[in-house]
Amino acid sequence: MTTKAERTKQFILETAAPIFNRKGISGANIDDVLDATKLTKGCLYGHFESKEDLALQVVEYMLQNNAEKMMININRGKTAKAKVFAYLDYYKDPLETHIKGGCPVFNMAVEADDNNPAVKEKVTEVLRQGQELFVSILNQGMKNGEFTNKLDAVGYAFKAVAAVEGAVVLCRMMNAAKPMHGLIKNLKAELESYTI
Amino acid sequence: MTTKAERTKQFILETAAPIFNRKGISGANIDDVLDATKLTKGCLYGHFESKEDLALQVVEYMLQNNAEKMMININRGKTAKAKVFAYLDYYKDPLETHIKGGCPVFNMAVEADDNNPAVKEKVTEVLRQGQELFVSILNQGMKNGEFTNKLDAVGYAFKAVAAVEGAVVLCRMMNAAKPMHGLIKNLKAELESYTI
DNA sequence: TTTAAAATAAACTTTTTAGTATATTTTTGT
DNA sequence: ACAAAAATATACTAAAAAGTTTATTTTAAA
Repeated sequence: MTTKAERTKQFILETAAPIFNRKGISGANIDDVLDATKLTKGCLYGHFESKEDLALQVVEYMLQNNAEKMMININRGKTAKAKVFAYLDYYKDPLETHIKGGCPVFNMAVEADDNNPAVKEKVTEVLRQGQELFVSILNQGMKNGEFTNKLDAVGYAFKAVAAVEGAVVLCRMMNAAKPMHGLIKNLKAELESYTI
Repeated sequence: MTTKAERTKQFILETAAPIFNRKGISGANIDDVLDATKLTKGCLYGHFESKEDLALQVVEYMLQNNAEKMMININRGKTAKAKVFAYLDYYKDPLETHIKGGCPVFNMAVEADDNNPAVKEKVTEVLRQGQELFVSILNQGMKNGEFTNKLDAVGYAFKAVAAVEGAVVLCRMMNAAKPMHGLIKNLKAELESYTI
């Protein structure tokens, strides 16, 4: 079983995640986290060395949490096409994201770039792996005859990720999910045009 | 002619822009701006009421500056297709953006969402106008016979903007411009498939 | 059930950053 | 050349946020 300390630390990470995701690392402050957790400074600093330490672990938590949820969705799909569709559908509700405040990968990417090398490294690695997975699914689909070999796996994967991530931000600005739904439909249709 | 005060204020805005674009509003601080401008506090606070005031005016400057440069590019295109291509080409160098630190519209969008209603409003308005312009160019192209009326103007415009903005962030994370070049080629090819 | 671990309470210090005040110097436009 | 405007220098105050300390209380695991 997990110890109390481990559970408390996890609770802090889960509670702090939406705060950091919304306000950003430099915008979030320790008192926000204390208010939200109803814990005391002594307790928090018993689990984390500093705000920087907390921030980095919150980022790690968010990225891992995001990847896990994504994987569960993707793995439900049996065909390559179903897996890609599941990836796209993961973004269908940009106003109510899994961790509140938009996509944590993207939010952290924007802030960490030029600013926070440690966080940037984590984000870059997640993006690299995501891209790799996406491409491998498409290649698998070509190998097993789902898609024609006219499909540019790398190009489609990059476009899909960029579009869907960009669309989260645009939709949140416009306070509307419909453009995202149209985009997902469009990306699905494009992939479908390569099915055999 | 402009007065010294006006020139100094403009100089502050121009110098502060990349600082705010890179570090974000909450990450940037007044001393960063003073260091970069080599001005004194007394001088800076003679031109701006507060950090908040400075931040908002920096945002306004960045958005306007961005829109102007974009318009110059677009207006060089004579046909609808050329205008759209010019829009896409504007993003061809994601590692060296017009204002250092990535696309200011997107950077500010990510930070302002959930955080800074005044900035969010400005960003939303810029995005709305940009989208509107893009759609009107495509519609014009359909009216004058450049594109077939199978083209979904709203859908294509949204996808192109989302993809290209998302790609700026992804490319900056990966420290590579090539994926963007592939994306632009792909989006151009898609539009081209609707030419008559 | 008791003892070690975890969390609290509350009052701190420290650091960072924003913002002010004012006398002095420099610059600019007329 | 000179008066007004702009900027400097310097030394502040204020506020916010990070981080520390320690005695006390609560809680959980052996």
